[in-house]
Amino acid sequence: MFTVKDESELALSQKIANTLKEEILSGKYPPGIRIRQEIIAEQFGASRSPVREALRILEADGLINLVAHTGAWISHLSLAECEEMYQLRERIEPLLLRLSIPHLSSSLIAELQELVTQMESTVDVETFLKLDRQFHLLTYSKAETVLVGEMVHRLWNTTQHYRRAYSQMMAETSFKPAHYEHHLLLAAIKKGDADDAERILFGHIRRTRLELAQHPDVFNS
Amino acid sequence: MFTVKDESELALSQKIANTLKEEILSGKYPPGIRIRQEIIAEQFGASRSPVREALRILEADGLINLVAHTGAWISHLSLAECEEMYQLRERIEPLLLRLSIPHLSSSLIAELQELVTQMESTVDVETFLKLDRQFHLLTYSKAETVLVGEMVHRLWNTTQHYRRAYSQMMAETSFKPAHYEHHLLLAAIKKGDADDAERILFGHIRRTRLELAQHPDVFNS
DNA sequence: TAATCCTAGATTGCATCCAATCGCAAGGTT
DNA sequence: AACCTTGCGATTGGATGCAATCTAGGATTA
Repeated sequence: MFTVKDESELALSQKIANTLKEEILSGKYPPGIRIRQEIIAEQFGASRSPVREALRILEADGLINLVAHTGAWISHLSLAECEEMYQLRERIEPLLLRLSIPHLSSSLIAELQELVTQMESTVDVETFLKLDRQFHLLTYSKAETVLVGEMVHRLWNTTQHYRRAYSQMMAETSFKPAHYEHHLLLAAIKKGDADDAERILFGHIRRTRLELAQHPDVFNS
Repeated sequence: MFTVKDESELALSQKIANTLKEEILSGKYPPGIRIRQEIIAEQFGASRSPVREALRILEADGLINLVAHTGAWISHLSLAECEEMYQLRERIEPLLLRLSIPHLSSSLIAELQELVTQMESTVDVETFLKLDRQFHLLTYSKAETVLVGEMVHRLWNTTQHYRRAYSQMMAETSFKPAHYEHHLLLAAIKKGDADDAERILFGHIRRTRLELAQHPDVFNS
């Protein structure tokens, strides 16, 4: 998984979809905003045909909503939907981790250790977000799956905005619990203890869900 | 969930996608076969534009695979991929069931009872398949979710072919374990015992996965 | 004044045409 | 004989034009 074809040999619609995806995840297009086909086409110097297919792809990724004859909007989750996605993550990500753990090399584990250290030493929210994403997805990277991996990626994508809002909020208090859990997770991974790793990861995601549920104001913007 | 717009007001691409989906699930197009845009367009009396968008939708549903400049094929799963999907189902469907149980009315539970009875009294594989699908999806039907429900539907869709092959195979031996599990599941649902229902459902799906894994010949056609 | 209807502009959906790419078979080379 | 190359037919991808539909604003009426 995570293997991508050389960009140059991809269809234009796929390239547009990839670029748009990054832009959406980076926060360039905030949730709820409308997307017009012609404007996107103009930006890429293309016609609307590949843009329309790109929008279909993004819809499948859960990043936008399409309504016939009306348009496309950046998805925005309600608190209830966000909790739903976190509950999904609680169930699926431990499975993906279990499937990955047996194939993690010692050099990769060293990378994980490095990421944990870097996360503890940063105060910048964007940096933390990026490192956190790298850390978790790296723990999953050796799972020999297609579907589960894709599904987890999708879940991370669609909750990205809210993870950002949550992190900015928590930055004022503390990331300590997250750091502790990362240490525990890494220890379980080092031991190759999949059961323990599953439990810790479940708790990690669940804690985030419960904290997010206590700050519904994040979803009013 | 399960609410669909009036067909007549849907975009043509969506209508084509819906029809094709049913045809694929019914077995009209077997796994691995190729789909040519022009032929589909001809069948619907439309141009290739909406067909191409329909194919994107089906790809998102996991029913077909698209390769740039090459074509579209009906998805076919390897044994490993099928096991992966079943492992996903083991984790997700119990969650969906949990979210649905509190909202199940007594009349709906009576329907479930009726389906269990009908399943026991049929010997026809296609009928059993249909009833089994109805039964399980009905137990999920009151979950107030969007994403989890969609995901489960997708999993059922993509494994449909193999559930059929499995059922035809098992028909010669016995469906008894499945029937026992259905009874247990129904009892737990009647009691409103979500924990127990989750456990039984997990075991139900897991047993199927393990039995399927013992018949890899299903995947060589 | 507020609600409703209606028209104009904008935007999406679909059809058609042309270009790009792929697969396969025939021919040539080693 | 096996392998590589090349060219043609088939198929998909993209651009453009037009039709269908939606949204917004103003005029009309109760």
